[in-house]
Amino acid sequence: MGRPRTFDEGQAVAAAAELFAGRSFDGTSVDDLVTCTGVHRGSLYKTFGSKRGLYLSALRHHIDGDVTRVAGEISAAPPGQAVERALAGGAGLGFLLLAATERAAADDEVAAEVSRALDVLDQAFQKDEQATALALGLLIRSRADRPLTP
Amino acid sequence: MGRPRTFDEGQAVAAAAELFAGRSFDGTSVDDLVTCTGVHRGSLYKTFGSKRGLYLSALRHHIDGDVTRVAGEISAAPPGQAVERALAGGAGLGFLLLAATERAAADDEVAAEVSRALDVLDQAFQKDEQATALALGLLIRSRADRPLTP
DNA sequence: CTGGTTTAAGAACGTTCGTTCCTATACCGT
DNA sequence: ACGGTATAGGAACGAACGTTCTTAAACCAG
Repeated sequence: MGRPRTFDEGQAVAAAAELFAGRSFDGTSVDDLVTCTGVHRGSLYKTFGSKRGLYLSALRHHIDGDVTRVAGEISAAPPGQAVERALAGGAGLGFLLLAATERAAADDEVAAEVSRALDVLDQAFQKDEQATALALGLLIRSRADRPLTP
Repeated sequence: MGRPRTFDEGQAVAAAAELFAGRSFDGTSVDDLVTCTGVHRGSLYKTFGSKRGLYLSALRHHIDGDVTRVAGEISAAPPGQAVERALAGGAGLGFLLLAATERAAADDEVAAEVSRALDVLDQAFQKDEQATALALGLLIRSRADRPLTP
């Protein structure tokens, strides 16, 4: 059935998600993605169709993985400490943050995924949507290198 | 004294800030900036040095204008309603949000300005840094078209 | 009016972008 | 062993990018 792949699609998507967590969509080039995933350009386009296709795959992977995992930690936290738990694991939520602030407005499909991710977090916070917002805001602060002074 | 300018530098900076509030740095082209500011390419480079120079000028303008204004509204709000006030005027804080999430990590000077803006907001919230975080988080939600369901 | 200086206007620069194409290679079922 | 098929490996594409250069125009001081 043809020459076998030398890359794992899941690993490639995960590597792309890691890259997209640190830079904007337009700030991340296909060359960057080729280098960090190790997937050849042709194979990348064959598999994901476009840079945007890979971005969407990576975002979905991020939500189904990192975001869902953090949501689990939040749900398991004793009441009143959920936000702290979110922050502790929240270092892995950078991609969602970037997708929400930078890409959602320009891409409806991204906006839909962001909305889904926020649903997941809201559920974990028992529908306390302010808690989700607070967690995201604190995440921004930590990213901007201005963490809380406790 | 040479040929007179046909553009107002302050107006150009404000127009650039409006553009940068909606798209990432790399997602905003110099052509876009030339079109929206009405300033010729050559004059733009003569005045601001580079695209990044204009970005920094616009960010400082945003902080000294919009962010400071919102901070004033927060300070003037009755206790307990400060966050609501921040949200009401917060529609104009998109540039700060984008700078913090998308650009600060890649540009130290941007990070310094973001830090300054957070200081301004923290002061307005009487050093309640969680309130600043909550306001930013709620702003993300409203941007992602998922405002609170009150 | 003239010379000097600054901007307007736009062409042009080399580079990088996202994407496509071509060919060699490695596996499959028969 | 062989034909079919899917990938690896790069070269190549036109378009767009940020930036610079050149020339014409508009002002001021003398």
